[in-house]
Amino acid sequence: MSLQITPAELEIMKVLWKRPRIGASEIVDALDGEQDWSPRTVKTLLSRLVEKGALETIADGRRYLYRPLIAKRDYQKKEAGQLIDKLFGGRAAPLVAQLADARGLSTDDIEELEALLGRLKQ
Amino acid sequence: MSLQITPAELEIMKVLWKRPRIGASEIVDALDGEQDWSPRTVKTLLSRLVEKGALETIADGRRYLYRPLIAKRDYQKKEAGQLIDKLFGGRAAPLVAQLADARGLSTDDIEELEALLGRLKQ
DNA sequence: CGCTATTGACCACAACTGTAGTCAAAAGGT
DNA sequence: ACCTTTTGACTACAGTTGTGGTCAATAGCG
Repeated sequence: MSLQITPAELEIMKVLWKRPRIGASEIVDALDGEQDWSPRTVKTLLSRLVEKGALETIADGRRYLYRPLIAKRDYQKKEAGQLIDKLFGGRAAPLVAQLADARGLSTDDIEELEALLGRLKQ
Repeated sequence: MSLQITPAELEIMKVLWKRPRIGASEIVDALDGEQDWSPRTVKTLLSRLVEKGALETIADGRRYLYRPLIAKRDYQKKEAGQLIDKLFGGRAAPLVAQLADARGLSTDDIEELEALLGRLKQ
């Protein structure tokens, strides 16, 4: 199951990762200001995500609540892994180097990374 | 110019980043074993990349040589930046944490990253 | 010198994506 | 008990992507 989530669909997933078990209208509201989509569009994206197995529906009277079936963390991992495989020869270090170059790491970032590396080394 | 390069097109770009200024048949050869594409498919991808401004053609008798107009490094930067904006709230550290979790960083990776961080801290 | 193979130009076509419309059932207001 | 609104099901439709075919010019082989 490759479970391809498109960019538009991802916006829906992000809303549901923050607030699982909400209905379509709440999602439309949550996206207001973010995306300029008609409620129809949101509904289509929801249907496609259900079809793909990324969401499940929970009957709630005359409507559905939606709940993510894949965790944000897992999705992040998959995407990060795909990127380094695709473009960085499978190595993380060059990716970080590019990020540092592209947008600069803040002092906080650097400290956080050092702490992370310290933990990994033990 | 958003310059959207699709996954299939990226395979072509990767060949040309390694060996700029080669013709379509060399690209087909270079992809042999990697991708199972007919020469027609490769040609279509090349045309699309030229159309998109990612490659330029250099006349060479009855055929073209192709040369990248965007650098691998720039593309890597853009993709890495897009990923962290899209999924990691624009911060690099969480991405690295996910990578460490997803596939484990090798001792070499860790050392390389520490050296990198050391340089950034100067 | 004529034939086959290469090459670019153009075309095809289904699946996937973004974006949304129509329709009918149901649910709640008055 | 109606009318309006919400919601899900189904449909639409153009643009992109993956994959490759046709055709005509040309260029090297024999």
